Amino acid sequence: MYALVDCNNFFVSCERTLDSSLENKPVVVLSNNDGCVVSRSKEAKDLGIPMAAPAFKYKELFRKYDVKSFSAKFELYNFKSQQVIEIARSYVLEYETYSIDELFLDLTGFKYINLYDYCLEIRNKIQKETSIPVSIGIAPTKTLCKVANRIVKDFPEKFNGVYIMDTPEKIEKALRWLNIGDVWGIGRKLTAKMNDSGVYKAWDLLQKPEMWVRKVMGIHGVRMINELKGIRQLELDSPSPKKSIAVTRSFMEMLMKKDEVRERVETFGMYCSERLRKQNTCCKMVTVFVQTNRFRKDLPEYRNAMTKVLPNPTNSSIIIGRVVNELFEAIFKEGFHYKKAGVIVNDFVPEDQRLISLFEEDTQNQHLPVMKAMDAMNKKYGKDKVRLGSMSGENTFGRAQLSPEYEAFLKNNTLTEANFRFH
DNA sequence: TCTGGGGTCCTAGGACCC
DNA sequence: TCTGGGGTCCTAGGACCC
Repeated sequence: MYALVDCNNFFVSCERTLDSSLENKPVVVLSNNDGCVVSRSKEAKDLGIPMAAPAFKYKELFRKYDVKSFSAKFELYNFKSQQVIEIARSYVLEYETYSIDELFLDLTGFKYINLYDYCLEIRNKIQKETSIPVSIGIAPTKTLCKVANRIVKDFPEKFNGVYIMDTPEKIEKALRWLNIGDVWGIGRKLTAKMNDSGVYKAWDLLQKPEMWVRKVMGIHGVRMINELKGIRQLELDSPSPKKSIAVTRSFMEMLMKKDEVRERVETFGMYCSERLRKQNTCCKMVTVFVQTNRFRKDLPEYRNAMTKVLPNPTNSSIIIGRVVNELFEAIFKEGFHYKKAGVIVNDFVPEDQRLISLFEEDTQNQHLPVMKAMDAMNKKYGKDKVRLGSMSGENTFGRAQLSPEYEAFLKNNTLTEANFRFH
C-alpha cells in the first residue's frame, strides 16, 4: 500500500501559521503581480472563487466578504513544506516528494500494524508540530491514493483526515462516484472526449475495451486503467535532478519596444544560467519565447518560440546571453503588444564538461593563457588532479571577464595556483 | 486598467545518414 | 510509373500535473 499525504490549501495554511486570526475566515493567496488566485481557504472556495481566478474580477467580492488576500511568499512555503516532509518521511523507509504540498509514502511491508491508526498519528504529529493540516489517502496504487485523498477532502466529518481504500468494494464504490475528469491524469481535453463517448465516471472507463483506451489516451491510458484496478504501474520515484529550468514572466504592462522586451528576455537568460550554476550543470538547449496578451482579442495576436541546440554545453551567462539574443532576434516582430516572455534551458550535463566547451567557443583566444596554464598544472600535478577554480566569485568563466581580477589576469597572462582546485 | 509560473511526458514528422 | 528499411537527431505541438 501507498499513502498520499496532501497539505490542505497549502499556501493559505502557511499564511495561517503566521496569523492565527485567519482561521475560519476566507483567505486567498495570489500569484506574481497579484494576478491570479493560486490558493484558497475552504471559506473562500465556498464563496465561489475558482482556482486560478484573475484577482481583478473578484476585487468586489473580496471587499464584500472581507476576504484576506496575500501575495505569495515562496520562501515561507518551501520552509513549511520541508517541515512537513521531514515528519512524514520519518515514519517510512521509502517516500517520494511529489510537489511542494504532496508526498507519497511507501507502506509496503507494514503488515502487522494498523495503517489507518499509523497514518492518523502522522497526520496529528504534522498538525501539532507545523500547524499545517493534511489529508492522507491510503490505497494500493498512486492513482487510487489520489482518489482516496479526494474522498477525505470531500467528506471531512466522516473521515477525520485519513481514508484507507483497501478492498475491491471500497474501490468500486469510489470509482462509481468519481467523475472521470477528477481522475489523476485526465485533463480538460480528455474529459470532453470521454464524455462524448459516454464515459462520465471513473468506473465507466474501466468498462471500455483496452484497445479503445490505448487509442484515445495512448500508453498513458493503459497504465491508468490498471492503476484504477489496483494493479501497480507507477513506482515511487526517488528525487531526480531537474530536467529543465524555465524563467517566464508576464509583464505588468504591454511592451512594444524591441529593446524593452530584449532587456527582460536577457534577464531571464541570466537567471537561467545562475540556476544552472547553482546545481552544477550545463545545458545543451536554449529556448526563447515571446507572446502577446491572449486575452486582448481587440489586438493582433502573435506568439513564437525558437530553440537552439548548443554546439557545447554551457552555463555561462555570456554564452547563454548571446544565444538568447540570437533567438530573440529571430522571433521578435515589430508592431505587437508583448505581454509575456520566457527562457527555458534543458538537456543538462554535469558541469565538468563545461570548460572544454568554453575553450571551443573561444573565438578571440581570450582563454588561451588559461589553457596554457592548465597544461602546465596538469604536467606538474598530473592530469585530472587539477581543476580551475572560480576567478571572480562567480562560478564560471563566462562572467569572469567582468571582474577586475580577470582583466588583470588577461593583461599579465599569469595564473596563480590559487586559481586552481585540487581533487 | 488588471488574467501565474513552474514542470513532465508523449507523438508525429522532417532531415539526414547508411 | 515503380520508389527499401533502418536508425538518429531535432522540432513542434499537445496533453497533463501542481
